[in-house]
Amino acid sequence: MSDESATARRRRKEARPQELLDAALALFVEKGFAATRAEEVAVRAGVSKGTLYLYYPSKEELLKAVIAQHLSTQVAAGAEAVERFDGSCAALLSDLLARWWQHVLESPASRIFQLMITGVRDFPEIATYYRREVIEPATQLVGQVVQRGIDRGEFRPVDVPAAIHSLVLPLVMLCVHRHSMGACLPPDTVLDGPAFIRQHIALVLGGLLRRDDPLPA
Amino acid sequence: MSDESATARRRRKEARPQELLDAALALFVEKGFAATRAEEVAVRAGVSKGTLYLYYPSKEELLKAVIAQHLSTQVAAGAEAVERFDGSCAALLSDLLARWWQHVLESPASRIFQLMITGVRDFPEIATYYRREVIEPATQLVGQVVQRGIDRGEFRPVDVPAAIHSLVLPLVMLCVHRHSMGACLPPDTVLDGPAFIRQHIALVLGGLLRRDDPLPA
Amino acid sequence: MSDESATARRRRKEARPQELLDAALALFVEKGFAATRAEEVAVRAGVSKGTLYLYYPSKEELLKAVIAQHLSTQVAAGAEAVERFDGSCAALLSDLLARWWQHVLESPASRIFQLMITGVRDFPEIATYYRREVIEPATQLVGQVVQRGIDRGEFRPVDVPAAIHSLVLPLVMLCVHRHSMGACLPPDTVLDGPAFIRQHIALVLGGLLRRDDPLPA
Amino acid sequence: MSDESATARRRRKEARPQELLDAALALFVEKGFAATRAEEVAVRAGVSKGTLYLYYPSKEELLKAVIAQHLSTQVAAGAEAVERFDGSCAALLSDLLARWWQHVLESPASRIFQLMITGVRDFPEIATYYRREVIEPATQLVGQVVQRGIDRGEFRPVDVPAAIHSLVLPLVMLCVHRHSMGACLPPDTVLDGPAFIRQHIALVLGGLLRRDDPLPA
DNA sequence: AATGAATGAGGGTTCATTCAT
DNA sequence: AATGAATGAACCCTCATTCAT
Repeated sequence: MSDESATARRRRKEARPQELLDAALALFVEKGFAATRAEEVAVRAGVSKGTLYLYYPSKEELLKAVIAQHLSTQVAAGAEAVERFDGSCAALLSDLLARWWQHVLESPASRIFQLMITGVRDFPEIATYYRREVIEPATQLVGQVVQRGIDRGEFRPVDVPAAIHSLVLPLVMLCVHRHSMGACLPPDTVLDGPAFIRQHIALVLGGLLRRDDPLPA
Repeated sequence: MSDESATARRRRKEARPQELLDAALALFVEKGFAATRAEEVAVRAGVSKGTLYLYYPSKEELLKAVIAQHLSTQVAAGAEAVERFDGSCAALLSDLLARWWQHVLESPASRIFQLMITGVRDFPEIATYYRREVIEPATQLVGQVVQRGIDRGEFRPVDVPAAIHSLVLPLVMLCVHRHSMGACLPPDTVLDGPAFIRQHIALVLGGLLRRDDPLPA
Repeated sequence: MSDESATARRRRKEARPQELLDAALALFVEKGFAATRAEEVAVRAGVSKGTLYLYYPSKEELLKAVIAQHLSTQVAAGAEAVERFDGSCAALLSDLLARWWQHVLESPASRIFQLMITGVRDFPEIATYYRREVIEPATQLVGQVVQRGIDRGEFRPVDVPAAIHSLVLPLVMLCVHRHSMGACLPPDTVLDGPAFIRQHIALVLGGLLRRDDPLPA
Repeated sequence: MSDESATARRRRKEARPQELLDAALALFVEKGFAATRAEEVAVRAGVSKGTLYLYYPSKEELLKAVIAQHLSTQVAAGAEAVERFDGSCAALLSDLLARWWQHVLESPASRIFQLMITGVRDFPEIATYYRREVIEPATQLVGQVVQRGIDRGEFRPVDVPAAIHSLVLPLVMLCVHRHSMGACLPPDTVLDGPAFIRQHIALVLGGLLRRDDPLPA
């Protein structure tokens, strides 16, 4: 009996950090960082205010942990997809970006982007982390496909870094916009995410492909 | 003599709002809205805390005024340029976007974009204002040129709203990025603004133009 | 011409204090002392904030002046009435109190009582003034009539000061109540002033008169 | 041991609201509501500013709680006395009022009346509360005894509501006066409370009793 | 490990009063 | 005498963090 409760307790203890992160994510996403009070996070996680500080030394650290967790997981999947894919680079790029962003847009990660952008200035370590864990791998991934397309003669010999940004930034901005300005607009005026993603990719691919090649379906 | 003084005084009074806006802009740009104390703004403008409240009824209204001033002026110039221009739509679009964003990027307006996006959620009126005064006119302007290009057979019959976003969002994001993540990166790793602007426009124009037309210089 | 305007100006200057007192009275009556801003008084009097301070050195002094003016005038009339009257003491008392309080209740003086009671603690000089100018003369007047009634065998030999208070305090309280609690009640639940005054006087006179005398009409 | 401490702590927590109310009462009584700073109340209660706000959400709510506590308890006792009493209505009324007001006059409740009257305009909810919890029950109680006296032929058929006011308002006013004007007068000139209460009651009872009945002792 | 009562620094805002013009 | 722009002291309240239990 005391064994069982000791185990249960240990399990609970081990689960605590994750429960707190989940609570924090939910509240940060809903109300923003500044407007979320430390106690609210604790209550949502089913513990007391003091306990929160047992696991995270400050509200800032909590934000950093939330961001870290949610952005780290996003990149690996993409890398794998690139590995496996054997069609045209245009199709790969299209697939890669569409899948990824559709997913991000539907998940809390999209608000996390916005929180990042809202908050990094105050927490420069986050920027470093984010750069290393997210921006660089993702940039490299997309750059790799673009470069491969150029090498194969599929794409025109464009400036690769600029192409990456032209491809990716509107999608980032779509996320950010949705959670800042978009949150203040009547719902029907907000950009249709999936449609925009498709059209955007098509348009930029149009600029990327050699002029005499056909556009991919 | 008393006339002279009275005049000087009136001039001072008339200059106050602008002096306060300038001080606020500088501090908001430097430290962000939340981290800037009302009194700091006043001191920077060379007046006392009370005087600030003589001209702006709250810190929030001050932010709104800063935003209003810096964003409102940006749109008119563009409209005029479109009016005057008589070359190809591609050249017009290219010129329009390049000029505008190069200018924005060099001015505090770029940080203002970022403040907007950071802060609108807390001040929904700003969103309304911004939408009416900036987004809608600018969107319409770009849309008009894209549509004209399609009508003239210069551009492919793309989805106009999506094209607008593909053209503009990366430029918005460039601004935002520079003042959030970019502010935390070593200077040499930050995207070269003017170069990116040119390349981005070229790339998207490539997707916009009929495939059998030559790209503009 | 310059003569005329000099005269007009002097007239205006002489009228200023009264104009300011009137404005202050109106606002204090309407909003209370604390809630009335110095500038409001000035504006209502048609002058600037600075001018107010030219005539009264502080907001407190202004209140004192308002109270002084409005309470001083109330007593003289009563004294005269007592002088002239030649009927029964009961009739005199009844007439005196009814007339006076009906008048007070309809005038701003009733709110001034309430302001006094609300505010004296903060301005002890007012208490002294009020006591000397209002309470003592009025008390003496009523006491004189009661004593005369006792001397003439019209009233029972009651304790005079207590009788004075029993007669007068409910009427004071009526005023005070009307402007404190009464201001928060639905209008139809507020005590009917004139009726209460009559009934109250009748009731207390009933206690004052010798038991074998008839009540006055 | 830890049990003991926990208990002590809980006791302390449970005692806090009362300690704060006592501190607030003392200070409000001494300096008035507006002149008392929230922090002073906290310090007087031996806690920090923040702790005050842990128990009462605003200074205004604190005042309301003080008023509520001190006025609510006053009425029940009276009702009981009426229930038990079996002598004449005159004696009951006399006993009821004398006991009650003597008590009130000696307790902080008397200043609370004055605070009410000073402050209700700013806090209309207090008026509602006060009316429901104090005025109406007390009015009804006194009215009931007066009516019973009339029904039994002990009293003359007077207007009951007016009689209630004639009986009660001087006593209310006595309280109010003591803490406003009275606080500014030399102590020896202040009305002798208990004596006035007795004489006032005797006088008004004299007006209430049938003219051919003897006055109660 | 967990609690939750207590803390107190911090900042926005108001407004009576002053004083240069 | 009159103005009204400027001042700055005063005060309420919030909330991240601590620590005794």
